[in-house]
Amino acid sequence: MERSFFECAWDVVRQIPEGRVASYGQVARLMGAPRCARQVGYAMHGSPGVAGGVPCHRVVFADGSLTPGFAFGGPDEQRRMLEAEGVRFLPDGKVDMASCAWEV
DNA sequence: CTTATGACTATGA
DNA sequence: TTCATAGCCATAA
Repeated sequence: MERSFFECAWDVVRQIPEGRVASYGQVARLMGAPRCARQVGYAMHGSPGVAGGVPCHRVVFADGSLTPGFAFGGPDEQRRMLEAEGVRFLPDGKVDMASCAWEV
């Protein structure tokens, strides 16, 4: 099994527990590439999806914002998915990373 | 080999 | 506060 950058990113995202969210930079850092947040996002774009074991909906921006435009059916759908897992949201429409940020 | 692109982040106005 | 720009680096062509 070759571990391409993408597959490595998926592996890290796969370790995100339910009810938690991680930023792209966080995932990138865990895979040993703290400067490759963009590549992580690009990896999510090519990810097999939740059915493939990659809960890309748990990956958000460093400030807690959701993916604008490129979500499964809109940021609204992604927000709903996270809420279903127990993730809290702020009035700003961002994830409450203060309590739901993934702790390593 | 080089160029272009991008689901990011940090900084500045 | 929000908006715009620069820097970053892997992948594809």
